[in-house]
Amino acid sequence: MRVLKYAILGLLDKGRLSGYDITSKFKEEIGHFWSAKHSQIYPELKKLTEEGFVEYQIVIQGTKLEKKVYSITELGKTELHEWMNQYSPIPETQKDEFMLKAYFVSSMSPEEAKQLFEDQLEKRKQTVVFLEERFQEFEGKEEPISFSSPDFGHYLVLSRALEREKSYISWLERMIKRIGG
Amino acid sequence: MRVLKYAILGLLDKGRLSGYDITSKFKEEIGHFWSAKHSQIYPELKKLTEEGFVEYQIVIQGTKLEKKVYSITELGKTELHEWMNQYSPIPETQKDEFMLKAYFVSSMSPEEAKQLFEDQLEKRKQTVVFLEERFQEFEGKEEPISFSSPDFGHYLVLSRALEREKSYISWLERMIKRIGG
DNA sequence: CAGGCCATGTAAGGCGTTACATGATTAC
DNA sequence: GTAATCATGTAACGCCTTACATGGCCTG
Repeated sequence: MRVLKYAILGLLDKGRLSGYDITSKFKEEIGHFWSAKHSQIYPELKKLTEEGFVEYQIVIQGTKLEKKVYSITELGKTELHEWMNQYSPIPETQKDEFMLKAYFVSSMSPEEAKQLFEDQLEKRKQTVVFLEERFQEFEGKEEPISFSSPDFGHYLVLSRALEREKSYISWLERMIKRIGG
Repeated sequence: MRVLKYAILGLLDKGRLSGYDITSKFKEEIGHFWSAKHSQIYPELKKLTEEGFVEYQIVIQGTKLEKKVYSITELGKTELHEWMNQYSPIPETQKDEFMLKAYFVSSMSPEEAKQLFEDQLEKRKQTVVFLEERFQEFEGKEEPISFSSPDFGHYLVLSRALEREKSYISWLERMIKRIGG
């Protein structure tokens, strides 16, 4: 599948980036849905260069520090576009360790179960606070953001991340009531 | 982390199972949130046996076929319980290839984007149809299912899977309107 | 001048999938 | 008898994380 390959191509299609920059991007909004460590990114960039999907220029930062600034090639753009237009099946499994514990809830007392669920609720609520702050950026506008905006992708991931958490919270709250405990 | 270890211990805590049975379980309801292939399960069972968390008896199926039926040991129960009561942080990244594409939507025409989103919507709707069928089992009852029911874990995963899909669908529908196309 | 950040790489090991390999049982 | 399912294992390979390793830059 090599999804990281396409993640990098997609990021470079938005603009020129170093390996370090790509690492940083995965700590920002897209990190809610895909990420990788620098130890995986640098070898992948090397491979993509060999394959001709990206190329780089060395830029000197300060007086000595060498930085490789990557850009996507025409070949890379074609490759990215092909992947973007290829509809893949929804994976049957979306791993969630908390839900695995939930499935085994009968091995716990109601008190323990309640605490487990309350902890998860608390953490999800904190995430929502953080996400809602970021989301402000898009809410204040007179004109709602449109497809043609360069920030539309950013809007999509933030709004989805928010909705995902809110749905989780609403479910947790209903289930906590059922547990009693 | 060794989550598969705990997944297997949790399943065996509900009852005696062969490696094949465990593989089957991961194709059923818990498979929405955790799964593994038999090629990963058999070595893990071997390791868990060596560690003393599980033990097995050989059962003859038919006249020749040897089956290893595993059960959890007291040591295994302690280990499981420890994991169940250990609250872990929510992983920052919950990988979703479709959302990665969504983030790169500006590399597409509105028509292409709309088709990508419509395809995703269609697939998620099909999942909901399937999940709702399974969920019938719990809806018809006079008494709503309670924590003490042995099926409560089953109920939790099904209701969460359903809600997760419904939330995704509602978001997709709103975003499709925004795309226009 | 020190601490945090920028910047790039490699190595070891665990996790996970696909493929290879084999054979028995059951239901039609 | 034959196809689907039951049943268990190993091998190869790719993905991913943690740790090892190094050094420059910038701000206070």
